[in-house]
Amino acid sequence: MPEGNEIHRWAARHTAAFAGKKVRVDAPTSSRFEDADRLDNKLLLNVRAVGKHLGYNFGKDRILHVHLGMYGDFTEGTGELAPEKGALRIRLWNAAAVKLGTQPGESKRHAWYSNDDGTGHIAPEKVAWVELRGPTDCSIWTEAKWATLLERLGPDPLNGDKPLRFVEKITKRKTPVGALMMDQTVAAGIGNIYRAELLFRARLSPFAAGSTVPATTLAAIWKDAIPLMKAGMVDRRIVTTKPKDRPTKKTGAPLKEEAHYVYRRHGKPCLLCGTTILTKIMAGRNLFWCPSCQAAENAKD
DNA sequence: GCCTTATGCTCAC
DNA sequence: TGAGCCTAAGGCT
Repeated sequence: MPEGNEIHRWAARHTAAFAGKKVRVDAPTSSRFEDADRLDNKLLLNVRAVGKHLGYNFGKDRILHVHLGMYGDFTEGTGELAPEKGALRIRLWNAAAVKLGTQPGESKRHAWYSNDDGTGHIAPEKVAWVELRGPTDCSIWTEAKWATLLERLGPDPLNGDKPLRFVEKITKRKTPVGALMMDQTVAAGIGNIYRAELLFRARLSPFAAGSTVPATTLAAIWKDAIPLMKAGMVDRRIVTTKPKDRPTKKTGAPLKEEAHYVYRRHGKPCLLCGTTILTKIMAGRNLFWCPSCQAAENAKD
């Protein structure tokens, strides 16, 4: 269940593991991915990421497009290939690093990040195989189709894009800013956690019409998003609270219950003012906000 | 075990 | 606006 931070993280790891190498690709015949043969044993040139989309570039107008959707995820490992356990699993592996025909390896989901101390972490260049399950899309795209995607998506904080288009797209609309933040044509890669947390950190009401939000506030949100999302790439964990705002004042990796200001904290007191955090569906997803810190009147013209 | 929920998105109405 | 996609985890009983 990824936002842009995880997608870019996978792109970086899979680049380190597979780019410039001959990659084996397979998928069960029962899966929806029929084209594994077109990529199997081909040289992977590079891996792209934009917003929540991944593109594995095999050259010759063959880009394996992966979108994880709500449920998709990767498992990764070293050495022996994990056994297939379901119909929809698609596997990529380094032709040179993985020996087949040995005892099946054990697929330990997320073994490399199971503890905050990094126990079990696999250095990206040591990854020999990845297994993909449950993606919304896994299909071979042409460069033209990828270009269409880039045209549609808004700027991506993790791709060095400037905030100008983000600011313009929001200030032109009367739609609540909390809904616009989820729109991938406004900003690519921001999802439900970052929406809630970025708005809180800016003390901005999610209900403020886009046109009423000062450009300086939006530019500040963009500037805030970049390091926050980069941090989420490192440890695959979204942390948005500042140590001084945590009840324990703990620095470094925070407790689970003090990693966010508002996301999934409805019914609990605001970490800053004690007001009860509220929730409501906006843009089809559960929005969380502090009605006091993010009062509508905070949004100035 | 069962039920709910989830960092996403598309399509039909 | 709601259903559907599809998978796993967590909180219950």
